[in-house]
Amino acid sequence: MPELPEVEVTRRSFAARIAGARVLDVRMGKPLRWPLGVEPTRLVGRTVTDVGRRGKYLLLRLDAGLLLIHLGMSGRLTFGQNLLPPGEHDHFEMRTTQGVLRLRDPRRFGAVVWAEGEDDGAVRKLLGGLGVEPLGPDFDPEAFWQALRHRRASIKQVLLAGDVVVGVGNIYASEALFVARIRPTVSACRLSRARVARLHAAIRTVLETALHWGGSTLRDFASAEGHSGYFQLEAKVYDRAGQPCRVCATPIRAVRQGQRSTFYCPVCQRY
DNA sequence: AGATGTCCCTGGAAGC
DNA sequence: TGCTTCCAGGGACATC
Repeated sequence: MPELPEVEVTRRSFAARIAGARVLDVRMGKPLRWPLGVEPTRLVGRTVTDVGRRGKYLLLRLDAGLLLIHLGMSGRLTFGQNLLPPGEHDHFEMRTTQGVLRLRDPRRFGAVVWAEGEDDGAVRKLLGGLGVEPLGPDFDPEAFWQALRHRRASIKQVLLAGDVVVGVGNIYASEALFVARIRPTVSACRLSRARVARLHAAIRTVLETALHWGGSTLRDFASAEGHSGYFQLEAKVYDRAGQPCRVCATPIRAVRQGQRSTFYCPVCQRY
C-alpha cells in the first residue's frame, strides 16, 4: 500500500475526524518494527490535536507529545466507530472518544513510536535525515540538480534513498524515470540541468496523479485491470517485464538495483 | 560522506 | 497435492 500518495490519502481520511479526540485506551499486539517507547497507559487522557505527515511518516500530534506512525510495506490504518474485534494482524489500537484508530500490518515492517516533542531523539533519528517534500515549495529543479550533482550512485537508488527527496518508492521511481525518459541506472551526477528539470516535473506529475486518484497504487490498479475507468493510472513500466512499451512497443526490461526491481524501456529511456 | 549489503516479518505465487 | 523457493510497494543499520 504505502508510498507517499497512499500515506497522504490515509492522513486525509481521518485527520479531521480524530482532531479533538481524547484517548481512552491503547492496545498493542505483536511487536512492530520498534517498541512504542512509552507505557501505553501514559497516553490515556491525552487529546489528539492534528495529524501531519513527513515523507511516509504520519505524525499524530497530541496535546503533549506525538506518535510517529509508519505503514512499512503492508500497513493499513483505519479510524472508525464500529470496527470488528481486533484480528491477528492488528498490532496497534487506540480507542478514543471519537473512534478507534487501528493499524493492521501483517508483515510488521511498520511502526508506532512515541516522541515527547518535535525535537525528541526519536523524531531527530527518524525524520532528521529526510529530503524535501516532493509536492512542497522546497522541491525546485535547481536545488534538485544541486543535490544530485555530487551523487555517484544510480539515479533510481538516490531517489529511493529518500535523503534528497522523500516519498518516491520503488514503483513511482520507475514510473517517474520513464516519464522523464531517463535510464534508471545512470549515475545521478551525470544528469544535465535540463534532464533533472524533466525528472522534477515527472515526480510531481506521477505523485499528484496518484494522489488525485485516491492514492491507490499502480500495482493495485494493475491487478484490478478491466474493472474500472482508472486505467490511466496503469503502470507504464512497473512489473511489466517483457511486455511492450506503451510508447514504442519495445519489450520492457527488468533489472535489480540494490535488491529492488527496476523496470524501464531501453529505447525511450536514455543515459 | 556516500555507497552497498543485510535484515526485520508474513503471505502469496511460482516452481518442482 | 504438497513442499520449497522466491518475491513483495521500506528503511535503519553496519560496514567498507
